[in-house]
Amino acid sequence: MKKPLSSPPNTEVIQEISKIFKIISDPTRLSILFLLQYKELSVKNIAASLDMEQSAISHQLQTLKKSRLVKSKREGKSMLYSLDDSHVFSVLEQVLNHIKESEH
Amino acid sequence: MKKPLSSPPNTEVIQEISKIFKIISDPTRLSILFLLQYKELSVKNIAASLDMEQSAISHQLQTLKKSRLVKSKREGKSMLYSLDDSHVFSVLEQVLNHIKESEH
DNA sequence: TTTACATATGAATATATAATCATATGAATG
DNA sequence: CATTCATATGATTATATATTCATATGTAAA
Repeated sequence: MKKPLSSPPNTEVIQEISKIFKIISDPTRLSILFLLQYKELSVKNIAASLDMEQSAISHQLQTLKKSRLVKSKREGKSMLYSLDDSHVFSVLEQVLNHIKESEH
Repeated sequence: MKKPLSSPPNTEVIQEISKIFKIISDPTRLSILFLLQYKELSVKNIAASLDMEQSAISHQLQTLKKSRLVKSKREGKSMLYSLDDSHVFSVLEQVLNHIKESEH
């Protein structure tokens, strides 16, 4: 048994939570986050891994960057992206467990 | 230190996770879930609490029901909705902690 | 300093979906 | 059984956003 959350969040908190979920509710962004779990990768590398266009990946990386979920550093001609917020993965773990538990 | 997830999820799992996040990334749906955390409520009651139209709430409740996040039972003229999946709240807790931790 | 390579970005397009409106369905009550 | 109350639902509208296209920016190498 889990104890319930202390009190219903107000509108602003609801909006914040919504934003976080919205960011990681897109399959492309979610895939990028999983790819970056172990090592930093270039835009080209990510695009190749997901079999998507460079531009699409770059756009999504900007979205993730704005949300502080990834960070980037230049290496020669490439930009290397890496996770900026590993805590997000504890959330993802919860959801994975949730999926497992619902497979009965 | 958390140990990483065992392996990158495949496309189908990514899609599943995305769907879950998408469901709870809408402010209205999220608010409904929080409202239902302690007690079951009628559609009218929820609509009044959120100051929204009955129809909008009803539509969102159907979405939540499809996703097995809420269940309903009839009581007279009313329909009482309640949480069907309390496990989702462990995910929400994680996100709340996440927000708290990022307020430094 | 051209040229090639890697990435970023603005505009346009396509698609998804939240809310609204009008109305249907269903239950209780006179 | 007509009326009222509560909810559901299909269609429409409005809006958000993911992707694509064309092109700009930035870096290294010939």
